Amino acid sequence: MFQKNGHNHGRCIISAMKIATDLCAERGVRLTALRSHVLELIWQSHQPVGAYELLDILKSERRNAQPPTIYRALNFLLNLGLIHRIESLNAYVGCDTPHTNHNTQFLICSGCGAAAEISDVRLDKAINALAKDAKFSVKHRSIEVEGQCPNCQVS
Amino acid sequence: MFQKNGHNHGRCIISAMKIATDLCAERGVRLTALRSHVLELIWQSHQPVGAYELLDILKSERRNAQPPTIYRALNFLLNLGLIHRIESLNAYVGCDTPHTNHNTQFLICSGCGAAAEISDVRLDKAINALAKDAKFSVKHRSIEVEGQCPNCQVS
DNA sequence: CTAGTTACTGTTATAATATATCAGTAATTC
DNA sequence: GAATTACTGATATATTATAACAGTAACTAG
Repeated sequence: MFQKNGHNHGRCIISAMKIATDLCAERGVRLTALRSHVLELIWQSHQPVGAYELLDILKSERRNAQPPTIYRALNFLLNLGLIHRIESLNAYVGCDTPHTNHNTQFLICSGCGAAAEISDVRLDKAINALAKDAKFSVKHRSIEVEGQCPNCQVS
Repeated sequence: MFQKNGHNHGRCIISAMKIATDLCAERGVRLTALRSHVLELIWQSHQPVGAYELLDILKSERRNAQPPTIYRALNFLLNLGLIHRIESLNAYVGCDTPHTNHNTQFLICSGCGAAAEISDVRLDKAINALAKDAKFSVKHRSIEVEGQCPNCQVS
């Protein structure tokens, strides 16, 4: 769901980082300084952010950062489910429920750019039903809905 | 829905081109030789095809074709709904129902690469419902489901 | 603890997708 | 037939992503 305009975003970041640390410990994989840093950068907002945008910020601290630097970190985080890729934007956004096996959907606001991750069971069931009708075996879903979030709607 | 393996694809092409001609006439826009040609190329199969792949084919006939050549034609066709863009593939596929105001979904086979356009009302309703819950006003949907089509499933 | 191995990062180059801009040509309109 | 609008040509460049190889850090077995 979309965050309220003045929400305490610091908490979102702290929580996300703790979830990531725990998940990596649990899985026995290394959340290196670089990966951790990239994840923090992604979590600076609820707006999906592009790889090169991240790279530019990263460069101000690691001036030798190159595209592979960022893409490796992104792929690591994607594989763990700590971030999602928004296909229609070529951008990346944090996920605060990486542990749950989520068939999620995104509502993307064209006003403020924020993306809300939804996990709607009705929708998921509808997809399963239509796939069954088509005798199609589902592997991956990319459900992205663009429009205006409550904060950005002019009434 | 997915086409059967040995279907008469010539008919798909002829039908699509007629639909396009009619639609352009109705809208008073010009289906120029270039645009018509690009549409035909897209309709050579039910597999979404990339812009540069189209460009390469186009070049064998118009050797001065450049990226803008193909992107202009694609944008024209997209605006009319004669083709769709598959975001998760950066590729384009023909639409045989451009006149209907369609909130469609795509089933994309990772085996053969074919994309089936579905217009499932349950799914559409589910999206409307979840958007309403989130007080989100929907403008555009991108629903892309990847998996195996009936023809490609190993049983 | 140290040699061997695996995982991670640095670095350079390049691939793949898409758009901006200005000039010229064809079609439509008045 | 002149003016306007729409379309195409042509060059340049922006944006997103990956390949490949070298070097370094971390882990693992003995």
